[in-house]
Amino acid sequence: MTATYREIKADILGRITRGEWKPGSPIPAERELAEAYGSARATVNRAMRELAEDGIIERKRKAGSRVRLAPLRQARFDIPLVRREIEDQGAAYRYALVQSEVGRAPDWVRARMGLPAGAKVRHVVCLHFADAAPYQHEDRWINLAVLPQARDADFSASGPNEWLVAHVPFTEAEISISATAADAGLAAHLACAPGDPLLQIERCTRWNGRAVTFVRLVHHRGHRMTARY
Amino acid sequence: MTATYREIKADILGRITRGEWKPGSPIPAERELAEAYGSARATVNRAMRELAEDGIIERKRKAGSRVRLAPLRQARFDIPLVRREIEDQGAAYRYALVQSEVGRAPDWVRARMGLPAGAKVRHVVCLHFADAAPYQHEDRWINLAVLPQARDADFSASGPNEWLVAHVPFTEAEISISATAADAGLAAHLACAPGDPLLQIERCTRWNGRAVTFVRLVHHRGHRMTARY
DNA sequence: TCGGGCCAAAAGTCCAGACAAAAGGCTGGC
DNA sequence: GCCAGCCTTTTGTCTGGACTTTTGGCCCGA
Repeated sequence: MTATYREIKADILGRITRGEWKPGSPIPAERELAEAYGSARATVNRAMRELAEDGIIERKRKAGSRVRLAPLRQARFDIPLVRREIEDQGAAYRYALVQSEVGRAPDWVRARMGLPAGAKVRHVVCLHFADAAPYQHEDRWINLAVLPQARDADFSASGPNEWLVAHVPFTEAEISISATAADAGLAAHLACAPGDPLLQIERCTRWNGRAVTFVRLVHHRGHRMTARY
Repeated sequence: MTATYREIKADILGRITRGEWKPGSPIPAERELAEAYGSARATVNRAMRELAEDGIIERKRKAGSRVRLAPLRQARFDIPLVRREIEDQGAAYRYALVQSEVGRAPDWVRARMGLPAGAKVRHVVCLHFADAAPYQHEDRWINLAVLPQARDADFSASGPNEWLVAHVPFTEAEISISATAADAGLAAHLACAPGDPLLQIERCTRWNGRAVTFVRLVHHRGHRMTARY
C-alpha cells in the first residue's frame, strides 16, 4: 500500500465530504487506519492532526476522533503589506504622506493601546494608491516609549509599515474588522461621498506585552476581503 | 536536554522576537538544531514546520530556513454558527423568520452562485437576535437542484444554517467581507438608521463544484470581528 | 562570460517502536 | 444510587534511522 499522509488525508476527507462518515459519527482509531492504509501510525496521525487543525474533525484521547458536528470553520485572511497587496493586483503602488506629528496620545488612542497618561506618540496619516485611485487611508500611532527611533524616521517617501517591518522584530497583534462611515476628511482622501460605508481594519501590535503601534486602515469604497476554505 | 517540539518552537520564536535572529537571516539547519537541543531531527522538524505554517519563517530545500522578511501574516477568524456566537457572548439567542419563498433565482444571485438560467432556488430571509437586540440579518439562497429537500424544510422555528449543517456534508466555501449601507428594509430589521454602515459577510458554499447555498449576513451596527495572531 | 549538467545539502516524508498523558468507563465501597 | 479511584483505550509525542525530493552552487565546456 504505502500511502502518503497526503493521500490518507485526502481519502478521509473524501469519505467525509461524500457523506460516508457523517457529522458526529466516529472515525476508526489510528491503529486501525494505519493497518488499513498499510502505513505507520505516525503517518495516519499526521493526516488526522491536519484534519483536526483544519476544523474538519475533533479528536479526544480515549474517546477517539469524530467528524465535527458544528463545522467550526475558520477563514484565513492574509494580511500582506499594502504595497504587496496592490502590486499583486497588477496596479502601480503610490504613497502619499498626509500628516505627521509628535505629541501626547489622545485618550481614545491611549485606551486602545493601554498607554499611561501623557504618553508620547508619533502620529502619521498617509494614503496608499492603486494606480491613480486611492486604495487605503492609514491612521497610525507609534508608541515612542518603545520605539524612540520612530521620532525621527522619515515617512515622506515610504509608509510607516515598511519602516516598522524593518525595525521591529516579530510581534503579537490584535486585529479587528468593522464598518465605518466616511467623515468629511476620509471622503476627501478616498474620493467618496461623506457617509459612505467603508471597511475598516484596526490593528494593535504588541511586543513583550507593550503596545508598539496602533493603526486604523480604512479602505476605498467597495473594497472586500476574500478568503476560501 | 530532551526538549519537546513546543519548547523548541517557543525557543526559536523567542530568539526571533528578541531580534537574535533577524528578518532575512538564516536559521541553523535541522541537524544542527537537533544536536543543540539534544532531540531527534523529526522533533526539530515539527517545530520548524509549524513556524513556517504560522508565517514566521520560510523554508526551502537545500537553501535552508530563514526568518521571513515581509511577515506575510495571516489572521484566522472563526466562523461559528450564529447561535453559538451569540450564546458564547452570554446573550439569549432568538430567531425569527421574515420571509420564505421558492422561485427562480434573480440574475445577480445566479451570477454569484454560477447557476444556469431559470434555476430554482429557495429564498429565505431571517433575523438572529442577541437578547432583545437584532444581531444579524440573513438573506439566504439555496440551490434546489442540489438540495431538493430544502424546498419543504421548515425554517419557522430555527434558521436554515442549522438545517444545512445537519443535511449537507462538508463543503468548500468562499467568504468575503465588506461594508454596506443600510437600506430601508435593513434599517428596520436591524434597528438602525438608513445609510448606516454595516459589516456584511457573503459566503458561497460549494459541493463537488456545484453551488449549494449563497448567504449574505449583515450585522448590527457597530459589530466587529476580532482575531489575534 | 555564459549555459548546461552534476552533486551534495537541506528539507520533506516515512517507519517501527516506545512512552506519556488524557479521559471514558468500570468496579467496589458507602 | 452515588462517588472515588483505578484501568485501559486512544491520541500525543519522541526517537533514531532511512529514503526521497528539491534546488543552490559548483564545474566544465563552449
